[in-house]
Parts: sequence; C-alpha cells; structure tokens
Amino acid sequence: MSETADLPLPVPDPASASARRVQSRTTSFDVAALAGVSQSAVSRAFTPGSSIAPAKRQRILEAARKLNYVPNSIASSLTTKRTNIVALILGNLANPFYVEVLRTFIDRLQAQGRQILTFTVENGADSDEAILRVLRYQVDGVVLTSAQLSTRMTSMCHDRGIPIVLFNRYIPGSDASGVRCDNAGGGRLMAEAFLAAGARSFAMIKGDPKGTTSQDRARGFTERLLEAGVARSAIREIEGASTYDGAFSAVLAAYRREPDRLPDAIFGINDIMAMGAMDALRQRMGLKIPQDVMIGGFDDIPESRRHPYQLTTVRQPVERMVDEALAILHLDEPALPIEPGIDRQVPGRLVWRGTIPAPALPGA
Amino acid sequence: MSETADLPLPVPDPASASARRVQSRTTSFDVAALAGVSQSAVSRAFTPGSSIAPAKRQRILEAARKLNYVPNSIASSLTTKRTNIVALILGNLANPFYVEVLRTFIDRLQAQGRQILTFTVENGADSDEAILRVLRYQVDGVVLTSAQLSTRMTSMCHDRGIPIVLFNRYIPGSDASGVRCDNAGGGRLMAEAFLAAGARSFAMIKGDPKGTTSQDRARGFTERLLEAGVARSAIREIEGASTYDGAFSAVLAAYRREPDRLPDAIFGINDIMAMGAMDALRQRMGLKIPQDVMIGGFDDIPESRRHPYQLTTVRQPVERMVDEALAILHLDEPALPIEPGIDRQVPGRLVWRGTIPAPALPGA
DNA sequence: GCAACATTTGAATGCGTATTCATAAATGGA
DNA sequence: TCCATTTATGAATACGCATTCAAATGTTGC
Repeated sequence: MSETADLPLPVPDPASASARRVQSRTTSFDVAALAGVSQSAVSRAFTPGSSIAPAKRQRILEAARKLNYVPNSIASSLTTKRTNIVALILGNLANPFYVEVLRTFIDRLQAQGRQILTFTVENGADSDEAILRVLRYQVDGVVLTSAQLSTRMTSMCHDRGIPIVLFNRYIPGSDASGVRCDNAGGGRLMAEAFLAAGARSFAMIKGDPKGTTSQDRARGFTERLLEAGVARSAIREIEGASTYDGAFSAVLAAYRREPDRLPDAIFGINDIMAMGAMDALRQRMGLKIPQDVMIGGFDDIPESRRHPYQLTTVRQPVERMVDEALAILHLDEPALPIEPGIDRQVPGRLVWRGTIPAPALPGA
Repeated sequence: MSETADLPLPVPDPASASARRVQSRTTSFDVAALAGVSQSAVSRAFTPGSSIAPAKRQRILEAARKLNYVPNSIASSLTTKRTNIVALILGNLANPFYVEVLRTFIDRLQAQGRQILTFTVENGADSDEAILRVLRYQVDGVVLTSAQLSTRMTSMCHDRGIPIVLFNRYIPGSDASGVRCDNAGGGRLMAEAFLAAGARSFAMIKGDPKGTTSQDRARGFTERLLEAGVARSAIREIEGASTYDGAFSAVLAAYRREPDRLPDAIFGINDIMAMGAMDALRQRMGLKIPQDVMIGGFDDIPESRRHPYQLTTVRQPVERMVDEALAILHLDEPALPIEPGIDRQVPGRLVWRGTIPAPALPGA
C-alpha cells in the first residue's frame, strides 16, 4: 500500500463525471482570433517583460476584456513549472499568535502576487499527509508552523526543488531550514525580569512537551534562574495543554495539589496560556496580580495589551520573522539551490506591562 | 486597460527564467515503465473508481512508492477541469469570529480532500482583485466572508461555472447566493434580553456602516425595542471601527461627549466590540457590569466565555452555517446548475452569561 | 542607402495527466 | 462448450498555455 493513494479524494458523483461547463471557457485562442493575432501573442500580452509591441499588447488586452478572458494559471503552471502558490501548514489557530503569523504571511505573499494554500494539522501531529497534498499541487514553497515533519517528506520536497521553511520550530536531526525566535534567550529575559522584580520562587506552565519552542523557552528561563543562584527546588513545572483552557485548569489543579506552594512568579510559556493562568489565579483563587503573583508571557499577542491582562511578555518580531522565512524560501530565485540547515534566530524583546512590577529603571 | 493584466505578478529574475529543477520530475510514464504497464494504467491506479485490476493497481502503487511518485494535480486539473481547490476570501482576521469561520471551513474541506486558497481583503474593500486571481486558478468554488462583490465578478464566476457563496453578508441587487445568521432576529433576541432585565435606555455600538450584517443586527434590535414601547430617543447609536480598539475608543468618546447620558444597556454589534466596550467602561470609567451597565454581544466567540468577560451574547451556529454554505456550493455535483439568489438564514441563540442579569427563569 | 543589429511575430511543440476508443481478456449463462 | 457481456488495457489525443526557433520587421550607424 502506498500512502500516496490514500489521501481522501473527493469522489465525483458518477452521474456528473463531466465537469460543469456552462459555456466553453474562453481561451487565449479565442482572444487571438478576436484580436487578429496568434495565440503566442496573447500569451505574451499577459506575460510581463516579454517581447511584444505595446500597441499590439493593448489591442489584445482590449479583446481579452471584451471576452472576459482570464488566463488559466493552471495551464500556465504546467509549462512554467511555477504555480505562484505557497503552502502554509498551520497548527493551532486557537492561539492568536498563529493567527497573526497567518495574517502576516498572507499580507506579504498576496502583495507579491502569490497565492496561499492553507492547511491545518492537529497540534503535534505529523504533517506528512499535508505535505503529500502540497506536493501534488506543485507549490513553490512550504511554510510549516506546527507539527512534526519526517525526514522522508523533507527530502521529497527538496528532491522536487520545493523549499521548506520551519517557522518557530526546528526538527532535531532534520536538515530543513527554519526561522525562530530566540526562545531560550526570551526565556532568559523573562527570568531576569522576575528576578529584577524580586521574585524568589517560580513556576512555568509548559505546553506541548514535544514542542521544541516550549522546551527552549523553559530551558532558557530555568538556566538563567539557576545562574542567578535560585535553587532548582524553587522552580516548579506545571504541565498543561497549550491553550487558554489548558493553562487555566493546570494552574487550578496544581494549586489544589499543593495550596501552600504558591510561587512568586509564573511564566506562561506563551501569552494565551499566561492569560488562562491569570484568569484562574484571579477569578478562582482570588489572587491579585502582580501583588500576590507575578505573571510573564511570551509572544505579545494583541490580547496581551488589553486591559484585563496588561501582560508583561516577550515580544516575538513576527514581521521580521516572516520576512526571514520568505527570504529562506527565495521564491524569486528558484534557480538558486535550496540551502538546507539554516537556523535563523531572531531575538525577542521584553515588553513591560502590568503583570510584573517594573524595577526603578524599566528596561535598564 | 484591462484589469486582468494589472495583477501584481511575481516577475521572475530574468537570470533564472528556467525553473528550479533539481532532478527531472518523475511522471506517470516513469512509474509505468517501472511497473511494466501503460501510462493510462498509472493514471487509473490513482483514480478511485476507475477500471483497473486490483492486482495491477497494487503493483503500480508499489512502483510509485519506489520512485516517490506523487501525481501532479496541476496537470490533472487541466484535463478534468476540477482543481479541488476552494477559495476563501476573508476580511477581518482581527475578529476571532472569522478565525473560527476559517477554521471550520478548513476542517470541513480538508476532510473532503479539498484544498483551501486563502485571500484577505481590506474590510469593506471590494474583492474584485481577489476574485480575478481566483478565476485564474480555476477554483471549484468561492466563499466570500467580507468585502463587496461587484455584479460583474459574480457573473464572471457564474459564467465559468464557479459557484460563489456569501458568508454572513448579502449584497443588495446581487444574485449571489449566501448563508447568514438571522442577524435581525438576533438583534431582537438581544433587545428582549435587555428588556427582560429591566433596561430602559439603550445604546448600540455599530461597526462598519456599509456592512449589512451590522445594519441588520442594529435594525432588529431597534425594531424590537420600538415595538416594546421604547422611545426612539432612548436608543443611541455609537459609531466606531468594528474592532476591539474601535469600540473601546468610541465608547470613551461618546461618554466624554455626554457624560450624563449613560444608557442602561449597550449592545455591541459583535463580541469583539462588546469586549472593547466592557473594558473601556470598567477600566476607564470605573463602571460595574452589569450593575451599572448591561452589555450584550453577538457571535459567541471563545473569548466571550472567558472570565473577564462572561459575555451574554447571541450565538452564531458557525458549523451549521458552514455546512449550509458548502451545500450551496454543491462541490460534489458540479454538473448541477448554480442556483442564484439563495438566501439561507440560520437562527442565532441567546447565550446567557454574566453581562445581563438573568431574569427569574432564564431563557423562558 | 545599406549593412549590422535589435525587436516582433507566428508555427510548432511540450508540460503531465485523464479519457476516449478500439481491442483484448475474462466472465457468465445456456 | 461457445457466444454474449462485462471488465481491463494501451495508444492516441486533448487540456490551455509558454517557449523555442526561424522568419520578418524595425532601427541604428555610417
């Protein structure tokens, strides 16, 4: 059994095997006939930079408009081997951060005249099926922001000349290139912020244990605390699904288990989890933030700025990361070889807001 | 000038005009050669329901796997005239409601083996350019959840046999079909909730004045209040951009203008605006909800359920609406004619939470 | 005014697959 | 067992466009 045959394919109603065709599509030949030129000329009229007399191009475009002609990109892709389609494989759209990522990619790519084929994959699930679909559609590049990626799929893409870029994750042992925030560094920034505010005991709410992103942030955070002389026993880990609700209930459960071990500071591995934690702490446990507990997040999603949260967090420079990712794809220069193993890290920046008392000279 | 020639197209670097081709792609002919069959057989092996001996199919799939062969959907689309691609034209991804809509469409379509081509359009802008791109890619159907749609574009799609469905909006004078929540009815539900809770003076925070959705909700709301004997002067309108921030500042501005005309109840035309209003009222104006002001929303986005908001709102049945929308597209039966002028309305449901004091028998 | 060159043009071809059509093999019925 | 059907198969072709190649036209320099 080959997996390539097992994709769920829409099985067309046998009775309607013939495609809907209200009127036979107008093709470049129709336009050519109307304009009194050859089909080649029509093709050239729609191809920027090709050799055609301006006057003739105008005449052709005019004829095309009359016929409501629109070039068939599918057909042209067949010959050019470029689809101008980029695939975006996304995980958790429940996390607003990834919505922002999606928006940014769409903005950029749309402005470049490219189309976006969107896939979602269960968080942490492997994305092989999505990749297989992507391959069928001969996309010009793939952005992967979630899920695992088998080396087999990586090489299948690369063999076909399709570049992949991992966004905010890396896959150990893979030669796929990627861009990510300096997650460990961001974790360190947060540790420093807590320390500066005088915290002595800590907790992290970690999300998906398989996610390198979560791990790296936690690692940087822990390392910095240990360097500062904090005892390992003063750093607690709370596990929960990496969602608002996951953090909410994980915090409650941890508190119920050990009510007297409330830490001074809690690091939510991302903003949405930090928000869940805040709501649990305030609304269910009656605590005040930052007086009773400090909270830190990661991402700087728009919601973090809003009044109920005012979350101190590590900002990920999404636009810059997206630009770097697109640079790695180098869609404009398909002739260049795919560079494997790039691991571009972009630093995050601490944004002081209300959930950690700012030291005398904030940011100093 | 034909607009069809003006799309921003990626202009390939002249130096790299030839496409990246690391190794000549393996085609169905290669597989056929290895399996010792004809190309037709390979095609049939990958086409569910086509006439081929099971044993031979297995042999072919085996050969395909060895060669890492993946069928080229672009090529097959050229002959079948079906791409299995559906276009989603979205507006405001800053509104979580539309993120949910996006997620739901992706889930459904992905499960059907279809791909999603995503476009975003400035809110309220016209979507002609997006439609033009969509036409080039010969998509099987279009879902439009924002923006305006010219009748020219509608007919261009219909002429080509591409069905369009409008999601939660309609375009007066257009024969495009659509699905929407019964927005006016939802507005009425909210009016009734406020009345039941004893409110006597009202305000609406309206979003985009061009959006029929916003207008319909406001109209239903107003009508129901008038029917109940509320004086028109007791119903105020506050205009603002249909975002969290838009509502936040619109409420503050309205309050500063007439500090003594605080209404009993405020209807945010959607949840994200209601949330902005709530935060402004509580954090900036020191008011208590629902004691000092009641708040109602519309959509029932996940955030509405969260502790800081607990928003009483009108729930839109997204899944059902998506299903209806896909039914209108009838992607499985492309031979059926496109039915214009369908206007399917799905009722909303009031969800009582904390921002309106529930009457003795909630929901009665 | 003419050679040397640059720009335009159209006919023909290929891209990778699905499908048609005619033929070959397999199956069923009597 | 043999004919009538059904099923399986391969050769050939079409899908709509970009591109190559050779020819034609236009431009420049002297």
